[in-house]
This record gives sequence, C-alpha cells and structure tokens, in this order.
Amino acid sequence: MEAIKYELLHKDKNSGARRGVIHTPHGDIQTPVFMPVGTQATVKAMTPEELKEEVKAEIILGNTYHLFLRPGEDLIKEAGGLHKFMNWDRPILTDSGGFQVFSLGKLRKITEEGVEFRSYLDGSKNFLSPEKSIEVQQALGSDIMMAFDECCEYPSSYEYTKKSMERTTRWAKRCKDAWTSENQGLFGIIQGGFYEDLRDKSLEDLVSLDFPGYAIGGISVGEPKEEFLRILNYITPKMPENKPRYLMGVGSPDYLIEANLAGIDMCDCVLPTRIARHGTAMTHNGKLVIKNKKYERDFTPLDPECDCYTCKNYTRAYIRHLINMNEILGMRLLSIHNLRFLTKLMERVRIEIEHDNLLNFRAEFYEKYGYSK
RNA sequence: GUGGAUGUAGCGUAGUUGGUUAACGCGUCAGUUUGUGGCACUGAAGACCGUGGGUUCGAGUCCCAUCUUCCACC
Repeated sequence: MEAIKYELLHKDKNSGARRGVIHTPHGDIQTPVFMPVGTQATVKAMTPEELKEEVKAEIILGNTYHLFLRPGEDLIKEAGGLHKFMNWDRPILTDSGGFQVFSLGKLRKITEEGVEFRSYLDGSKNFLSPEKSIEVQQALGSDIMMAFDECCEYPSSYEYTKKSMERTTRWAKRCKDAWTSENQGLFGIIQGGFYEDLRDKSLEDLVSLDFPGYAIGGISVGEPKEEFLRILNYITPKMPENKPRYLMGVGSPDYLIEANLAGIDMCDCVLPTRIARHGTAMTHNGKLVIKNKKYERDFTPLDPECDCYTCKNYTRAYIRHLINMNEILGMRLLSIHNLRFLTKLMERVRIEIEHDNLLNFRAEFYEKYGYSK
C-alpha cells in the first residue's frame, strides 16, 4: 500500500549519520544518496544509459515547474508517464515547483490560494497551487512527490519567515488532501528559515500530518556556511527516524558530508552538472578549473583516483581543449565525471557509516579536498 | 609606373569640428556557480594609435615624407 518505505540499516555510533534503503515502486535506493537533477526530463547532457552504467545514479529529479510549462503534464501522461517518456526506469523524485516559482519568476503574486507567475519561456501568466502541483506530479508519475512550498530568500525577517512557514504548512495539508495515487509518495518540506523555533514548529506540524518522508527546504540559499550548519545540525536530529530525510539543494562534497553526518539521507543539486558545463571538475584535491592554462599540456586524468568513464579514457588537456572550443563533448565528459564523483563519494560514505567511521573519513577527505567556508 | 584607398591590443573594428587615464567585440588569463532560465556571469591583463619629421598650448585625429597591404588603370 505504501509506495515509499524507509528501512534503517545502521546508525553510525560516532555521529548522526545513518545507512538505509528507501523502497520505491521503481526499485530500492541505497542511502545516503546523491540525486542528479534532470529538470526538463533529462539530466543535461546525459543519456539514461550513462546515468545508470557510468554515473550509477539510483534516482534522479524532475521538475514540476518546467514540465508543467513545457511540454505540459498531459503530454507526458499520454506518453505513459515521465519514466517512460524519458526512458528511465529507476526512481524519480519531482520537485513541486515551489522553489522555481520563487527563484525563476519575475512577476509573481502569492496568495493563500497559490502563486501566479509569468513563464520564463514566453512571459505568459500561469498559476500553481498545492492542488495543481500534486495534479501535475501525479500525471508525471514520479515515485516521490514534493509538497508545494514557499522558499524564503536569505535573509528574511522573522515575521515574514513565520507567515511563510505557516502558509507552507497549510499548503502541505492541501497537498496531502489532493494526493490520491497509491504508487507515489509525498514528502513534506520543513521551512522556517534561520529561526530555530520556527523550524521546530514547522517540523512538529508537518509530522502531525504524517508524510512518508520529510525534507529540509530554505537552507543553502546563499547564507554563510556556519548558518547552514547551525540549522542543519539543529533540525535534522529531530526529524522522524523511520522516514527518509531529504536536504534540498546541496551538492558540494563538503556540504554533502556535513549533511550525512547530521543524519540526512538524500540530497540533490544542480551544482555538479552546472559547473561541469562551465568547465569545473570536482576532484579529491578540490575544485579543478579545466580552462586554466596549467592544464594545457596535462595528459593525466581529471582525478587519478576516479573510476569514471571520463577519467579512464580522457586527459585534462583534451577536456580543456573541448571546453575552450565550447564542444558538447567537453560538457558531457565533465558532467559524467562530476556526477560519478558524487555518487562514488556517497558509496564511500555508506561504507564508512557501516564502520562507524564517517567522522574520521570527513577529516581524511577534507585534508586533501580542502574545507571551504 | 600613375591614381585611389588602408594602416589603432593576438584578430576584427570605434574613435565626433584636434582637448583630461584611446573604446568595443572575439580571443587570452583568472574567479564565481548549491530544490538549473544548458553553452552564463564577474573581473583582469593587453596598444608608446605603421615609421620619421612638422603645425599647435595640445595630434590617433591636420600637413609632408616614407614604408605596408588592397583596388583600379597604364
């Protein structure tokens, strides 16, 4: 009956980290997991085969906002759902559109009913509400749907954050009421900005609604790292232990490890694919800007410790040439590498958790990668 | 040989009736990117304005010579 079930396998004895499995209609997800973002029914520059065989992604994201505007959820439904439309048979999580309405919409009007916004594609007026978002996500047929929320920018006043958080909770209730499909799960999103009491209240109210999973929204929105860590470490341990915990929008290696240490199971981020397209690789020794002159005659792999297709077959000099020439292959090779770097990091994190050793691993990892503030 | 154009950063160009630190695009170099408006954004370096004289308080801008390249004609 329940589409999404979390199974806790092991708790790290020396941190809040946990090793688990999320059972979904499209297979199991080993956690902690990193989820590549496939906004418009594609992880940019990647084929589903590459995501499976090279990146070894367990689950990807799709976006309600983008797919709603184009090509439209009815078309995807007609195609047989998002999985079939894009030829991806593993789990998919869809974002509700809440974040995009706020980050992409120039003209938007927020009311209790929902959000009126202008399409980033053609400027036309559109409307998303909790009910509409769930309707779209059900048409898409994702395994995990997200509640339609409001994400406050940083910084936001206590008063505004409070009002916004309370509305998000009311919207979460409406999302749950609109949810009718039995082969999909729905996660609530904890808001409350950088105010601990608001985070507590948001969590308490959402837990009483009993969702199959919970996400932390509204952090990693431009705040200093200390603020990010403060809220992350404050609220994560209080989240239900028998449900998946999802931190939205985090994707740099150091943030991921911090999240896992706090007890987060799932993260997603555009960072690896976006910086890949702009010419930056993640490596065990930190960020590598491939356009830099020093790699002009460097015939070694991006990251000697990496087992990905790119590192097995191509050199820094070649990838630098491709990126400088704005060749699609350069973006593809870097995307494969960055995504694989993070999925492999998560594989390692899982092993370290099983050995109660994530804390030590963090120190070891930072020593080479560099701890960024 | 004659006539006409041309010559400004690596490349392509702007530079008003001569007036403070010569502009722009591309390229180069570096930085940024965190629930995605793919190929973006920010910044930096880089030119004694073909060369040599001259006019002027002041010349990339005017004059002379010379060289370069291109076109046309003989």
